[in-house]
Amino acid sequence: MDGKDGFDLQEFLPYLLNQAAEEASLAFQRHYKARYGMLRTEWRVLFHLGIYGRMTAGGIGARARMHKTKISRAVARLEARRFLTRCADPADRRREVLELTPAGQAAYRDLREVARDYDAALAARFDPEDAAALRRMLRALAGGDDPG
Amino acid sequence: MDGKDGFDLQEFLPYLLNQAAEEASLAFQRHYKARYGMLRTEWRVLFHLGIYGRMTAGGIGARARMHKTKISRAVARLEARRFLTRCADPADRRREVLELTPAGQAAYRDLREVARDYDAALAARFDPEDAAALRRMLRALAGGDDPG
DNA sequence: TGTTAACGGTTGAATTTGTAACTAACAAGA
DNA sequence: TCTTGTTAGTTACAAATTCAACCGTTAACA
Repeated sequence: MDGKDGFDLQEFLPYLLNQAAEEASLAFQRHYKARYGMLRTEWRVLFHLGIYGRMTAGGIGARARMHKTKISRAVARLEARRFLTRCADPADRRREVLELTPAGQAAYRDLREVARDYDAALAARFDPEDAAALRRMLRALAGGDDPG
Repeated sequence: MDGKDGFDLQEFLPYLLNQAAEEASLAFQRHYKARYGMLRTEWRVLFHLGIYGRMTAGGIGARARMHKTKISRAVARLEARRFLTRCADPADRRREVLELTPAGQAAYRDLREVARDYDAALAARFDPEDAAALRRMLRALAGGDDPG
């Protein structure tokens, strides 16, 4: 399906990655949007806190590579919905330690199961070793080593 | 690096796909943004017309899975920069056939070479058969068969 | 024909994101 | 102490995207 000039957009990795990412995100989005009215930035923050426990906004940003304004707004919305609490760090009062409330933890656990099922469904489209190779290559493309 | 509860966000395919797509897009964006001040929607339209020749906005939308308002605005901007012309289809005056101007074709050919180089650089990170498998899996994940 | 529905595309308002400037708190050196 | 610089986070404003309503044209069909 390449064009008359021999360049095939459907094979161009950045394009292909975007199409695949959008498709995969959309299906998952239906869940967190329908159940909790969340945005993409919000479930990311929720998952970071659910997985790693107490973290600061900066810590989430470093791990998720999200700009701090996105996180600031996502945190504000999650706080308004009583999904998390903020607590100034007494050792450095610039920092705010974030933590999920019980309601936030419940939402996280719920969505985590959805995520597990969905991820399994996606991976099941391929041979196990292919799926593993896919994850490995995506990690390589995502670049920047884990800042943990 | 998974959390205390055993869910590893860094392995979750929708998340991983987004991280990889964002990273790959960003590097390519630097080129079309710096050289032509284009947005993502604009280079996509440009490439579709460069590759497939004359197309309508609807045709591009079907192929690229972009919403028609995005295309409408991208086309308007590309037209303002004299990169394409519109021409009402006499057989159906609702439709507008789009076509690159010589300037648009030059921009396309320029960016096409950048894209080729960049794609090759990305693929070179993996064994050839792995890169091919990656593309195949991404196509599968992108779903929706080519509406050509 | 006349009426109604569907299609291709545009526009305006609301939402979301990006960019830059900003506040407040800490840190280092004179 | 008094700068000066840096970091954590917020806010204001501009740019981009989404959503819904819209216009003109074509199709379906009584």
